Amino acid sequence: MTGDQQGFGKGCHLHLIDGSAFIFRAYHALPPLTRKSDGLPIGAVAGFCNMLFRYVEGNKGPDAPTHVAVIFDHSSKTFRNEIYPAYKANRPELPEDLRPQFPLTRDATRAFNIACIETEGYEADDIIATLSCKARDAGGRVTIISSDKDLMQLIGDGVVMFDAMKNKTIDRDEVFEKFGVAPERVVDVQALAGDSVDNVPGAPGIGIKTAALLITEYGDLETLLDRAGEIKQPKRREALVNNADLIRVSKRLVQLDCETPLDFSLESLEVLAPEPEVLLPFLTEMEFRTLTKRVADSLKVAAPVAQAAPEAEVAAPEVLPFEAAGYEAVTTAEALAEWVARIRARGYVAFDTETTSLDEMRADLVGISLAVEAGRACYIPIGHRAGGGDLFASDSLVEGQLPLAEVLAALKPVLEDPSILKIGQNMKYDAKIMARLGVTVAPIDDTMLMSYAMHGGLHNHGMDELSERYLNHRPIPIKDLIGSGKSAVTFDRVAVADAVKYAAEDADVTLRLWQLFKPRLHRAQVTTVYETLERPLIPVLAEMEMHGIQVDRDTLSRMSNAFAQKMAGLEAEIHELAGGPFNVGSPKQLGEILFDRLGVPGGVKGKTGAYATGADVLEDITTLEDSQPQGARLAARLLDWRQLSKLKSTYTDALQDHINPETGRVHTSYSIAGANTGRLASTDPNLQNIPVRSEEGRRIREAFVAPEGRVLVSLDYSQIELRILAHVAGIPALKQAFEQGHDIHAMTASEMFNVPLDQMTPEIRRQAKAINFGVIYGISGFGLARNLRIPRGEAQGFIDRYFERFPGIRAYMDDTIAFAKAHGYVQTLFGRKIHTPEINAKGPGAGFAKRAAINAPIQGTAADVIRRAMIRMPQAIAGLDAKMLLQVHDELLFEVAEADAAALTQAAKEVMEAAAAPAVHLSVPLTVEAGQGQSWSAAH
DNA sequence: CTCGTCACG
DNA sequence: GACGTACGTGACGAGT
Repeated sequence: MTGDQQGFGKGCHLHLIDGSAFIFRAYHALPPLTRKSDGLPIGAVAGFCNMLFRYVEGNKGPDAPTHVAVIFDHSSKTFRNEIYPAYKANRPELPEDLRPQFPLTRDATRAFNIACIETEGYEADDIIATLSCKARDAGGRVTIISSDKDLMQLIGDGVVMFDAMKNKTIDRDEVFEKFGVAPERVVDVQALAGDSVDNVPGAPGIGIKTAALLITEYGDLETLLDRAGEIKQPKRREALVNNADLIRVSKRLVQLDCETPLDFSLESLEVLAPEPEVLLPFLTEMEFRTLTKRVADSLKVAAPVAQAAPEAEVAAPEVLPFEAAGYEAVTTAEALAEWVARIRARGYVAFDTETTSLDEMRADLVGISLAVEAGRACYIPIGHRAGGGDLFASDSLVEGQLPLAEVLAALKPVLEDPSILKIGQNMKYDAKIMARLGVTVAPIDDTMLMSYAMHGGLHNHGMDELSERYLNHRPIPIKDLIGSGKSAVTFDRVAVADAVKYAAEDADVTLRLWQLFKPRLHRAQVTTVYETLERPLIPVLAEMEMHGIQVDRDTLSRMSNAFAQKMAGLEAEIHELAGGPFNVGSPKQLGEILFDRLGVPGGVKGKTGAYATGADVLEDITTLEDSQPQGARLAARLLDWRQLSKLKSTYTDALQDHINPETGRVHTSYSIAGANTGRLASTDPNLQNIPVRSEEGRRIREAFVAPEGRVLVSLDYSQIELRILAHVAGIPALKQAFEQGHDIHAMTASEMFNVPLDQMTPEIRRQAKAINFGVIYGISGFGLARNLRIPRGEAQGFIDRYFERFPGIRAYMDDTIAFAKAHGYVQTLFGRKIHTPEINAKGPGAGFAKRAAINAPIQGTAADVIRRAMIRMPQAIAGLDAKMLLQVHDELLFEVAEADAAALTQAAKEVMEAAAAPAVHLSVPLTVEAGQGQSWSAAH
């Protein structure tokens, strides 16, 4: 549109891309990829190229830019360091695998035929500022592609920002929302508020909110500083009066330079189409196969043939397209025999089942899909039934399917053959389905768990997500076949032709993921984790889940009725107190009644505009007996009602529905790859959160029972996370206390408060206990204060004293955060990696990430320990009439014949206490406490 | 389908 | 008195 235009001027639209932001985002969004041929770190370059390509593709419309440039930081030393040496001084070191990628991102930019700009001694932000001023003055429009708040000062007439991550334009309104002032005054606010990330000092105690207030009141920074003496609040006044010079320096630090020298003209930034003969060779050299192909498609030229990679087989899945033509239905004995032969010849097979339910204990097999090479897969329909719900929908099987017995007879030898590897995505599911048909699937690999071992913390590990991420392919959604919500049908009602496309594709995707992941496991150094902590858990958990636990329906039912009665009474009382009926279960209605109608003070509205009415809020209200007797009583009744409501709806009612009609027992399902830290998660139902803390709730455990002649045995690790903390942080006093079997919380209290153990009070011990737990969670003064309901300053004092007394804890925390910042992950003692992609983010996200990073190695190591115990357990108790039923993070629950109870307790205890060895030698002992009884309540 | 709430370690 | 804050989960009912 500007081909006939000579200079840069009216009608032109300049895009300025913040290159560094692209690089860092790319680096943290992707796993640490390396170039296959020589191991060169390439992840950031790959992400950068993908982003540039997406940018180019996305900017072809009517509002396309006429000019564009990517701007980079040249070096970390700039004129700002002369003004203030500490500027950006506390920036963490660059990850070592990132720096060598910087020159490649410049090459990539040029390869896309986009101007690539950097200037010695200036930050990218200054060049962006200079260019955008020039372009605007010339009458053009400017879009800055970045979300960096430091650039927001440039926004104004003709200049906007665009946050490519959120796909959102940032204009004056957004700036006002963020800084409370117009873009012209942003530097004034930043100068006052400072910036801890860039080490801009600002005025102590003044944040953005206060700064915006002051600037709005006084007009601008200079006026404010001149008249600072008039400020009423003494702290603010002093902060400004005493730091005027520092604030002026801060302003020079945040003020972008619009006069950086440029050795090129705006015209030279004209948008040019990428030249295939430049771009494609670059991408090929980087060995970005998928991107090369996509770019070639977009440029409508043939993709260059990649250099023969040493691992040609691994390269295959990324190149082959997904096509239904490669998928077939197997409906004859001959075809099935052929597939069996193919599997035997290959030595491995991707395997997937289709069933009528997500609940493996109720699901019926509908079909099986297999794949032995990328792009070629089959589906064996077995249990498809006629009709989609019409009047004549019969239960009769669709014609032309092989009988189940025949399919099993042909496949069982393969599925059980120790020389043939069976590959699945979430194999526990398929293994359970097959186990119920008498087939033990082994040996196995599981792509979900491979991904979990490599990418834990980066993303989830469901097949659709993995396929999109790593194969650039979006599989057919199951919704397309069975619908969703109320109108959903079961898979057996899906037409065979449709099922073939869907199911064969799943096996195909699984196989390709495996081909991709298998060699990467090793490079990511998580093979041991996968092979010792993930994969062997599959049969162990499958066994536990299938066995289930006996739950007494009558007990639950009686409790439900009792709860219902009590709730009805409370409800009447609550309505009386409220002055009318309302939905007691609605936090919204409750908040309005408490704070608006009854006038209880202190109502706080959350971001959705509703009052917070959580238990802590209601508890505070119950103490207002003098000023708000009605509100206090209402809050007290409500707390009681809520407790009963929770117990009834989530436990006594819902658990009854989970009793399997065939087995009469409750079968949970554990997700191995659900929790980031390595913990298991229990679903449908969740048996890891059965009440125990309150007396009323604990009675629910009376319904979990052992059958006649058997007992439940519960074994739980004592203080396992604190012991691990004592080990990893190397705290002699804690270790000694554990070795001598002392009360760890009392010991901590004694050390901290200088109280002899024999004079310990429960209150002091309680505080020390809260601090001990706080440390594991990445303690903060605020959090501890809220937990203990003490003033913040006091809580901070506790923490300071704790760190003073146990300096190793501080060091552990600092080291862990530094490690996470440098590597993007933290590790358990057993080598499990937990990625922390947010750790280098700005804003409040970083705080979360830091605390999670501190907690993850501790919680994760404990999770690894009990996993190891569980994996060894079947062997250890093989001779006993005993079954492991449940895991609750630090507890294992067994059902055992009365005669074997003592032997089981001893054997299982030994396994648990020795579970860390030999891989890790803990410098603290692990101890296990045991209990037994007819019910879980009695065993605990 | 998201939010607030609350059950567990 | 910058922000918002203990870590990790799953299930429920209400309200959009």
